[in-house]
Amino acid sequence: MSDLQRTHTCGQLRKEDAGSEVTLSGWVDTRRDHGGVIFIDLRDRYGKTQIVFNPEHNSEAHQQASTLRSEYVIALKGKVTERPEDMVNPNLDTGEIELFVDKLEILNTSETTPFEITDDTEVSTELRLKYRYLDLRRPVMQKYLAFRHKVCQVARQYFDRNNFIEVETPFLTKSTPEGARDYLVPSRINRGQFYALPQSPQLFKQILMVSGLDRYFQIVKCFRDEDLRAQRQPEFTQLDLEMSFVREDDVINIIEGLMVDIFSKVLNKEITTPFPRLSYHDAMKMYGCDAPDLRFGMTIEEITDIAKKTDFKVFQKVAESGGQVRGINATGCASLSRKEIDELTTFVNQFGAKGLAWFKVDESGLTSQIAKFFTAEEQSEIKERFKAAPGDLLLFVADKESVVSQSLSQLRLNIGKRNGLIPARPHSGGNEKEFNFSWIVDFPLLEFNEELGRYDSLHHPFTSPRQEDLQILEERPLDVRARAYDIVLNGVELGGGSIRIHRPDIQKRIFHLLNIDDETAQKRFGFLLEALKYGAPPHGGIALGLDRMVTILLGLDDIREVIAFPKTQKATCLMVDAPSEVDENQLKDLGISLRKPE
RNA sequence: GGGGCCGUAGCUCAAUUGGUUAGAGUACCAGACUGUCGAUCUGGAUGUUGCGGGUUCGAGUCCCGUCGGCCUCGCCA
Repeated sequence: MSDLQRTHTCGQLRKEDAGSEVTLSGWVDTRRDHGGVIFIDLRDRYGKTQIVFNPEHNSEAHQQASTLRSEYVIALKGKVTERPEDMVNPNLDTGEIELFVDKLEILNTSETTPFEITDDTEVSTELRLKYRYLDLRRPVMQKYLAFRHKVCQVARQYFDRNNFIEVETPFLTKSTPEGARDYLVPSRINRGQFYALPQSPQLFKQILMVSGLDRYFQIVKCFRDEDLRAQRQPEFTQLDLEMSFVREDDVINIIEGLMVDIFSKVLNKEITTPFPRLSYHDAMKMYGCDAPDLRFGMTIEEITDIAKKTDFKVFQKVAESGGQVRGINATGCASLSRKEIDELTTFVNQFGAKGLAWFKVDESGLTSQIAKFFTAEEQSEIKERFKAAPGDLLLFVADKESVVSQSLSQLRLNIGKRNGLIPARPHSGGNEKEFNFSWIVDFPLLEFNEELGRYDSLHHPFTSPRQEDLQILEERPLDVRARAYDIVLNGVELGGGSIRIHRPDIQKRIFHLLNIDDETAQKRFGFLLEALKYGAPPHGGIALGLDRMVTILLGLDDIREVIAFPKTQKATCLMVDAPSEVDENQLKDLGISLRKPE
């Protein structure tokens, strides 16, 4: 190890330290060689300090300094000196001082890095992930990781204050084929058998309630073997909790309190509670999705009734065959060109919409290629319904409900961005961040899976139906409401939870509805059904996507920015090159032989 | 599994309808320079145009395949 042991960090020294002898260590950030005097910005996690090598101060150090290059790791001892007033750098916390070097030690050299270690360079994701250790050297990345750490610390303290106990649950556990695809781990000791990595600790936390833990939380990795998105990684972190003897409001209150705490302690911001609540039904009706962005209006309106009366065949046919016609008012968008509207049409095509009908609103009424199919009354009825004013553009999708909802929900966001209704990201020069929380409640318990011709849980099979809906469980299952709730932030589902079923008879009825027979239920969830027999308390909980939450709080849009070592879209790690092939011997131990792809 | 965008110097990108020796900025290297902080000035080096095949007199450019990255639909109880 070096003779020089640091006494301060690179973000620490101030005017008051002038005159003292200090030792600093860190990376060479930039080098400015004036021949006579050489300046180095020395960087570590805490900041940067300007280092001065002046031949008149110490010629030996100055000579050594000419060999320094970017990312060399050095230690140096010297004298803190106050900078003359006109040489202060206001962009640096340490900008009022600089360090005149007496002794320099090069702890390590560095090859030229594949990209520059600065906050503002644009480098491909591929390179950043391959050289993640260099990427993480960028101050902004360290800021993100520290921010995430702080969120976790605040959460831990909050839960501790509120009597929650952090309990670790197993990673090597049991496959549950419902839901997402499992990551499987072969067992060597039990040949031919597999563990699964948990998609969430759902059943364990319920079991902990049966155990009487009363309040559990965990910040825990979960694994889902599904295709990736900017908002979705195969391994991600949940802030998971479960509580006994609670109703919906108790869980909601705990989470609102947590959010208040995080905002005040991490962002130094006040937020007001309670968060508004919106029923699933209303969310779908007004926004076309169950995680609406409530930072702006532009709600969806339905005109199926008008559509039925018109001479416009497309509308008519859809309206009469059980579909619906709904639309949004893209306020002020009448100026969009034909080409731009065509682009919007292509945009909704990807959600299954066959087309996009539109009207431009002007002083005289509605104009478009299809306006002639609508009588004056129908036109004014439509105008009325959308409170349309001259300059507006009305956009319609006619199809089955799911297609209409999804298309319009996405179209609404698209127009919202176009019209500047969604605030710009702060790092892209935007202004104050806006955070809009809401709860979506009154979810249906089940949905009908057309593909498989059966009912699926909307949430998961352990969600409790409402007590008063139990009597119609078998007769009108789609009308049964769940005791579930989702928390939404700026149009992103942050998390969801529910009051669980705590009685084995009801749990069995749900399994039956889901077409899971006794034998299968026993095989997969027998331990839960068994546990529920022994005095399981009423309980409920929630899980929040930590990666998503941190991403949004930082005003970013890619969760990879807040994950130290994320995967690519093909679920690989470019840095360690995982997944990879394994030795034949390892497979032999596991009793596995690979089937060659055809 | 489907659709789309992309791959050119270490990095970020350019290169007319297919046309001669593939350029710029930056980084890098060398020299100059005692107050810079995106240092400056002068000079220099840098390419299997992801890979394989095809079309063509001629391919960075067109076609097929393949690998990789990104976005997206499906999927994600």
